[in-house]
This record gives sequence, structure tokens and C-alpha cells, in this order.
Amino acid sequence: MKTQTNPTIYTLAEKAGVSAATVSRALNNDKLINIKTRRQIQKMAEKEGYKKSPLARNLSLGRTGVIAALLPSINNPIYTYLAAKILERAQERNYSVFLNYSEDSMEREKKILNSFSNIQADGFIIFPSFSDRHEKCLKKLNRPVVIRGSVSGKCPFNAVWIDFHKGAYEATEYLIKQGQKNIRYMGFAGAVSCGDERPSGFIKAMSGNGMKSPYKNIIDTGFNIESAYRTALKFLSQTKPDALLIQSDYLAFGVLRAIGELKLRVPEDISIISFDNIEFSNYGTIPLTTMSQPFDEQAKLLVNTLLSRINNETLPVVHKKLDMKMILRSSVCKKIRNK
Amino acid sequence: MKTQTNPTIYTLAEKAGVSAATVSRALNNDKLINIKTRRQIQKMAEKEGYKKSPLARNLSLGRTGVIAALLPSINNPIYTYLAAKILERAQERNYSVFLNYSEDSMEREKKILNSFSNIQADGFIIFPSFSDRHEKCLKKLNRPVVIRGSVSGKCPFNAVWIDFHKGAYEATEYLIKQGQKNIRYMGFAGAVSCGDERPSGFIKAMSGNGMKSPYKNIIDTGFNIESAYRTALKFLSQTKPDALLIQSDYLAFGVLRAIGELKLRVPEDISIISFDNIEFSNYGTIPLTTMSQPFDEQAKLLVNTLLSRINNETLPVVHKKLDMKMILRSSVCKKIRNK
DNA sequence: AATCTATTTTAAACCGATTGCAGAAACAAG
DNA sequence: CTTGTTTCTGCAATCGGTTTAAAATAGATT
Repeated sequence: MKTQTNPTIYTLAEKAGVSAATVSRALNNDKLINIKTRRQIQKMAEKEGYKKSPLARNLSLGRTGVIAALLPSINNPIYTYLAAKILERAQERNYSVFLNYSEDSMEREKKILNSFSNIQADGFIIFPSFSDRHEKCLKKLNRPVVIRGSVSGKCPFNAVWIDFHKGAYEATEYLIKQGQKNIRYMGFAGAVSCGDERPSGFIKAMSGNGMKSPYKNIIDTGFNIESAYRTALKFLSQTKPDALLIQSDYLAFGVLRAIGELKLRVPEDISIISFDNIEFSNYGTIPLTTMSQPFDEQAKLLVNTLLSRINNETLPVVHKKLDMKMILRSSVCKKIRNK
Repeated sequence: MKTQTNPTIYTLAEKAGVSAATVSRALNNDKLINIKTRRQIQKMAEKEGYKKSPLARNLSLGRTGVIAALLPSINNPIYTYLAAKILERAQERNYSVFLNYSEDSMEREKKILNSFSNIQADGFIIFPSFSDRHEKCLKKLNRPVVIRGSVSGKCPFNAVWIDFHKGAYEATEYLIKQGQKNIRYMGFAGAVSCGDERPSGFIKAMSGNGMKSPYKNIIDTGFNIESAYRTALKFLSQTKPDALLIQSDYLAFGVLRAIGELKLRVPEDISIISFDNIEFSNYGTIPLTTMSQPFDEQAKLLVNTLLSRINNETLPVVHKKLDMKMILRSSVCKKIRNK
């Protein structure tokens, strides 16, 4: 079997007795080329197993057909789901996606952002984990960027985020309506600095219902599941709250382990609402009531605004906030109190 | 702010009063260029914010620096973990990775494999979900391929896989030693056709211990968590086995929901061992005893064999099988029987 | 037959690098 | 001063496409 070099527009041109320009145009179905010639060349290309070289094509066109995405973590499946949806949407529009994960490390995040400027993607989707001090980094990319995360009104990049404030408010209200009194919020305190508004939503709902000094009711779990487990174990062996509002389903699974070890029952002894609606939240011994974030809509929005921006850099900057939806399952119960 | 076109070796050459060839060589730190000239050009490139165009470079070099990977599913985190490790290893060696997911759909798998031949990656990592009838597809890629999955001895591609047979055998033996009698295997029956050897390992251990017609003890869950839940719910409301061996931690979470709904306790009423050691398996109300598969070693092996093959196509084909390790947690108990 | 116009096709530049080969410069030796 | 080496630099081709502007051909009009 000889090493057969792939056909190019030049070899095709020779075989067809026309010029390379004609072949190129014919393969792009350019009306400039006579329909007969076009068909004939297309058929020949098919027969010879011709494949366009994306490399050459992109060099010539000055675009890569690639968008790069920076996600915070591989462990929390929510980012995998989002990545998958982004992939899908991008592929529909003939874009490829490079994924990368910062693993909630500021250092890695910086490093990846810098490496992105060598990657020559046509645009970027960024999930920042650390405040918006990146702005200079992102500007240096010199390409359209869409941020997934809350930003201030004057942020010069497109952004899409979830109304966590409202979500937390509604979840807390719901718990209160179910008769829960002693409610705690558990989550990664560091997330607040980069715009996590869940704690403030929680506090608003709690203080609106007459709870005082609600800040004391916020417990920092750290950002990974193991630290959430340890924190919960320590906390719950001392205190027995009625209900927990947890920053993510992912962290909730850490808390659940502590609950299991302490032989507490959900929801009889303790009710739980968390955030995200990852697939796992609906399985395991106790399906979790959760505040769902819209994966499809989010991904569609991220990809669409990015691609529009890529194709027309003068488009106005868009900041879009999406709502959450409560998914009722089995981790919350009505608390009946004997006065 | 004017639209500043990026510097190229040509603009640099002009500014430095040398030829583009010299600039190119200097930037590649070619000893052919006088050390003084080299430093000077490098410094200038730095100052001008010069970035090599990967597109042009790769076209010229005839390689892309990209490897593409086809994974079966986004929902089962094990593939995300593996993807992340593959990403890491590839990045260490300056390769980028395109990910794609077949979602256990044969149609999608075919489609993606075909699209891969347009992608011009330097090599491919393929997790086949559907037997090895792809061989022609993979050959058409005309590039190095490494398969993650068991293959026959004469398979012409590199392959890395896990010794699921042995893993299942050991897990079953362990359950038997714990005094469990009525043990069932639950998993996706379709996986067998593409080389899943867990059922055979299970059967070997069971029949070696005097159990007759062990095939009846295999229950098909389908491949997703929801169907695993439904199957388990139906099955467990009729039968109460002592223990379950479950194909993956992922599916085990589906089964756990059924167990929770039926008010059974793990491990008091029913013991569980599953496979993979995903992060979630260590959390939730009951940490699962599981047969761990080596993520790091696997990813390293996949990437290394692929890259070696890319850099030297004449290397011999390697088939490598990796062992599992049992991780003891809380989902199995010793069964004490009153005769 | 000559002119004009509309339709097809092609030559050549370009995208931004790499690299073989030839030639220039620097230096040493005779 | 000439010749021979060694070291350094540049020309030009190459990778495989796209696209502008110009040339060739065909068809219509007088």
C-alpha cells in the first residue's frame, strides 16, 4: 500500500483540465462557475475522496472556526452539562470547541487565559471563578468574549448569568412557608467575591421574615465536595437546623454524606434545597428538591451571542439574566410544630 | 482605537531590517542565527506583542497539534474525569484536544467518526460504544488511533482497557466471602456486545461457588440512570437479593433511588458494589464500595501511546490491560445467617 | 463582420509561517 | 593578496486553500 498523498485542489484541477481557482469555486458552489463544470468537479472531488484542508482554508479566510471555553471545574457535573450543550450548539453552526478547566485555581485560570491568546480561537466563553480583575486579560485576547457570570452594567463584554439572588430568595421563602424556622445557608464563601448572589437572596428572605442577624446563618463549606462533607459533619454534630439551603447539588452530596453518618433522615430530620438540578440530584437515596438552572437556554444564549459578535463586531454588548425554576422532589417536608 | 493588525514575521523583519526567514529562525531559537541577532529579534517580538499564527505554522508543518477524542457519554462523570486527565496530559505536550460525545447512540457515533475525518487532527482517542465494526471508519481516518476498550489480539490499533472481568470476579468473591448468597448483577446488557466483561467475571465467581444457572442473575438496566432506577424499582419490589453488583457508580445512583423509595437500607438490607470510583460514589447518604479504575494511569497511557505513534508511525501496536482496585466503603456488610 | 455585453475561466496575489539551498560576510591560513 | 573555511543571512518554494482583477469565450445586436 503506497503512501497516497491526499488530493488537493491542484491535483483535482489538473485531472479536470481546469485551474485551481475554478476547482475552489466549484467546490464552494460558486454561481460564477458554470453549473455543468461545477457538478462535474464536485462529482470528481467526491470520487477522489477529496477533503478540504481546514488549515489552509482557515489561514486564507483568517478565521479558525474554533471557540474556546474556560470552565471552573470538572468535578461539578453542571459544567459538563453546560459544556456538552455548548458543544452541541456550536457544532450546529460548524464551530469546534476547545474546553479547559481552571479547577477553581486562580493561578490556573490566569495561565489558561494567557494560553488562550496563542490559541487563535474566533471567540471565547469564559466562566470566571475569580472576580473581574481579568478584564485586562480578556481585552488582550482581542476577540469577542462572552462571560458566564454576573457583571456590572458597564462591563464591556457580553454576559449571561443566572438570577441566583431571586432563586435563593424563592427557595428560602418556600422553606419558610413549609414551616421551617432554623434555616442555614451552606456554600463556598469565596464565590461571593465573584458575584454569587445566593447568600444575599437568602438573607433578604430570612430578614424579611423577622429573622435577626441572618449573617450568622451562613456557613462556609469551601468549594469542593470533601470540604463540604467535613464542614457539615462538624456543624451538624453540634447543631440541628430544620433546613439547609445549599449552594449546589454537588456540594449537597458532600453534606448528605455527613447527614448519613450522623443517622439523620432527610427530610424528616432536616430538609434540603440546593441549586442546579444536575442529573444526580434526581437519584441517590433521596431525590433533592433543587433550583434548576436552564442548561439549554443558557448554552444557546452563550453560543449565539458569541457567534453574532464574531460575525459582526459592532453589535451592542448584551447582558442577559436568566431565571431559575424550582423542582420539587423529596428532600423538603412540611414541619408541624407543637407549640 | 484603530484596528491594529497583528504583527507577522514580515512586519518584524522590516522593522528589524532583516529577512522574514531570519525572523522565523530567530524566534525558533535556531543556532544558525547569530546569538546577538537572535536575542535582538526575540526582544523586539516580545515588545511588539508578536504571536505566532498557529494556523500558518501548522499548515507549513503539516500537523495541527490537535487530537480528537470521542467519549460515550456526558452524564457519567467517569468520562469527564478521563477527559480532564487526557486534556492535562495532552497540554503538557502542547497538544489541544477536541472532545465529542456519542451519547451511546450508534448513529451519533458513526456521524462523529465521519466528521473526524474533516477535522484534521493528528490522532484520535476513541471510546467505542458499539462493537468494533468501526474498523473501516477508523482506518479511513488514516491517522494514529488509540482505542479505549477491549479489542481482539489482531486489532490493528493501539488499545488500552480495564480488566473488568477480573474486577467483577474479585468483587463477587468479596461479596460471597461476606456471606452474601443471593447476588445479582445489574448493568447495561448492550455493553457486552462491545466487550464488557463484567458479566462473565461475575458468572465465573458465582458458578465457581456452586451457584447454578447464574445467567438468570443478570439484570439489564439499560444504559441510563433513569432506566436503571425504573428497572431496579420493579425488580426490588418483587425480589429481595442480599447484594447487588452494579456496572457503574453512575447506574448505582439510579438503583439507590429505587432502594430509597422502597425503604430498604444499605447495607443492612442490601449490599452494593459498583464500578469506577467516581467522586460522587464517596458521597451522598451512603458511600459506595466500588472497584476503582485508574484515571491517571489510563489517561497517561492513552495520550502517550497516541503521541508516540503520531511521532513515529512505524511503532508496533500495543494492547494494554489495566487492573482495578477495590475501594472499601460503607455499602457492603457482613451477612450473619441464622441457620 | 464588427461591436458590445454577459458569462466563464484563469493568473496571480495573499494568508503566515518553515526550510533547502545559495550566496555573503568574516576570519584564518598560505 | 588569494584561497579555503566557517558562520550567518536571504531568496524563493512550499503548505492548500480564497479571491480580486483581468482575460477569454460565448451570445446578442446592429
